[in-house]
Amino acid sequence: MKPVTLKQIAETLGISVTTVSKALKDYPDVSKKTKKLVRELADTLNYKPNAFAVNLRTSESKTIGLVIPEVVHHFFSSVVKGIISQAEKKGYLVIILQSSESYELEKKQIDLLMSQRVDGILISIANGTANFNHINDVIAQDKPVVMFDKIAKIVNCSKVIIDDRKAAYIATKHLIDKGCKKIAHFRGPLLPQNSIDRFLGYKNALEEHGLVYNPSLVYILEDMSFDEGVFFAEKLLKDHNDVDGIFINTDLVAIGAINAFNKKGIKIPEDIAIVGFSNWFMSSVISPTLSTIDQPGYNMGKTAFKLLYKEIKQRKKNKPFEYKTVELPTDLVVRESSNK
Amino acid sequence: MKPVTLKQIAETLGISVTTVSKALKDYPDVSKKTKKLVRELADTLNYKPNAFAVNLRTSESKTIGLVIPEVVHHFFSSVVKGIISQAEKKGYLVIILQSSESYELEKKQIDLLMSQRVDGILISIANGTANFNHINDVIAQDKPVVMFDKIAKIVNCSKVIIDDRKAAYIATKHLIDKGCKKIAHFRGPLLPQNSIDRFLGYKNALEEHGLVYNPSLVYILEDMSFDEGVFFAEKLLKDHNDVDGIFINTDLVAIGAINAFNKKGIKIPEDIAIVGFSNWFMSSVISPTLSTIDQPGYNMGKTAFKLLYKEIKQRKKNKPFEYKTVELPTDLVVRESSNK
DNA sequence: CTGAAAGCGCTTACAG
DNA sequence: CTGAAAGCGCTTACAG
Repeated sequence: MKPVTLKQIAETLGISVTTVSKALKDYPDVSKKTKKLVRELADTLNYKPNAFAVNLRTSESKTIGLVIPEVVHHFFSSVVKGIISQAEKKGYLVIILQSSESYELEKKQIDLLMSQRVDGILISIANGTANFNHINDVIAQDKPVVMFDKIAKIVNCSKVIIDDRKAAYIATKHLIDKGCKKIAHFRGPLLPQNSIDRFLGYKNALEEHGLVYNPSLVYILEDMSFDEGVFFAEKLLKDHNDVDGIFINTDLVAIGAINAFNKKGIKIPEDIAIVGFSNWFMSSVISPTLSTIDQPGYNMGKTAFKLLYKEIKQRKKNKPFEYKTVELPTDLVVRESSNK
Repeated sequence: MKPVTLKQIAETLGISVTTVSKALKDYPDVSKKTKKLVRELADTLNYKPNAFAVNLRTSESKTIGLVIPEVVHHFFSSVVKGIISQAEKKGYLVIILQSSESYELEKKQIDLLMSQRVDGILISIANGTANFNHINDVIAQDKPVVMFDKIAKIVNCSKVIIDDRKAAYIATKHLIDKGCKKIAHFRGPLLPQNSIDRFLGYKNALEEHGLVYNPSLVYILEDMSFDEGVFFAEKLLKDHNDVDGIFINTDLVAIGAINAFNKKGIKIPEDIAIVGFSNWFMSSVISPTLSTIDQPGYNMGKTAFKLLYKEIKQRKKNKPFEYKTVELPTDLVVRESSNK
């Protein structure tokens, strides 16, 4: 059963394809009578325009691409939800690709999206990405790009971010306010901007509150997993058994650390207070519950799509367009792990 | 900067579009010399075929649609990951849409995908879906459909499932083996096949092991959330304070119940033993850790895509095709919540 | 080995 | 108010 075409409708009604097309698109220069006839027949035949032909004519696919480091991830899945809910409202579909934190894969995914001629790309960059030519190439081809969360300052495009440095500062200051004197930090890899910024916020908070910044208290993690949390928590106990607080880059790692401490009989928050980052759902149900920085994933997804949509529209009309960087607010959520 | 076309390459080299097209596709009837010239120029110009034109000619989009009830969900995001990893290998892109457990939305999403002319659809149906015309319509248009996890037995297409009934039976029998005498069940809504099957497995296990099946011990949940877990755990305590085991349809709900019991000072597993379903990551890190049925999300996604891919290929070649139902194995994972 | 031509199904500037 | 025609960028059957 082949799909119905404009031609078939035109032949059935004995009118031209042009008129059928115009009638369905409600052009003002088609008589009401003709419009009615065309629409009724289109309805009964369940006519759906052939997207391929429409795309080819209009050079628009009404599809956007999304590249994220990891799909099975509370924060990113919240972002995905925000994006697709907003995209649907505007009639856009979303193709999702995963970079697995690899630069090579990220490059490949973007290539795939460009070949598919998506109308724009949303991206949160991989930890492994240090070179941004692949993204600049997309921008150079006048294809709208919006970066979110894991961005590159050096790339010239719209962005949606949080103030990682400030949020990390607040998290660390909270530990200081609770009386912690020797605070460690589990940070992310060296490249990503947000792990740099969170580290700087931590360092600043220490220095501004009379605590010594001690590099040996900063642990650099690779894949930000639960297992790494366990591993570095145990290592920290060996290295510095007098630490009384930790600010951890990501909730999942913090949850690993909590597990390790629970097993070793370390009391949280009495012996060691902990603050995580991101506010994964899990953090509110583990024991003890984890204090953390709430990061608005859903809202970030919505905002990123809106920026992209605006750019697509403006460019289509050849109107002037300015890149914007939207900063979303974060919140310190105090729970048991730091509430002493 | 407009993308390069075959025509431009042809004009630059002073040959025909036909030959350029054939050269790039490695047709045997083009001379090696011409092929080399064409390829080199295509490379330097970074030629990418216009997907819209290719789609229109070949009636293929190399894109598939995926409809799931919920994106922010450990099980479904694992499935998504399995699907996109497999799809990428075969050169397919995946458009993801969320039904939010609503029949109306699910219908709309499928419509969107059909309008976009995807090459096939993967779907896990919404709790609210009782009528399957929207899916049968897709199948009637010769568009491949594969259902996974939340399937409809009545729909004639390929499926990827687990044996929910057997898994639930094993979970319940495990509680019986541990000495539980009065076992409650938190089940899902009435429509979905898997909540029916899990209930039947529970009931069977009781009956085959000399325990009385008591309908008042079965609670019907709506949205399978953490909050519902809390609510029904508290209700259960009021209704039946002598219950000593619960088999719960989904881990997230079980985690809510554990939280409620922890707060009330009920000891798990001593007072009440609990087994969940799905093996969310969270279940291994809460306290007590949750016994559960491991449900292979990633593998389910991979398998579903493979079935879809095969069907797409076979149909394209007009070769005979048979619907298959693949059943994936599950595992009982015993943890603290039932280990007495 | 090469190329002219038709056609996929639309949209839209233009003529009447 | 209606329609003939061009064209989006490919692919492929066919002719030479």
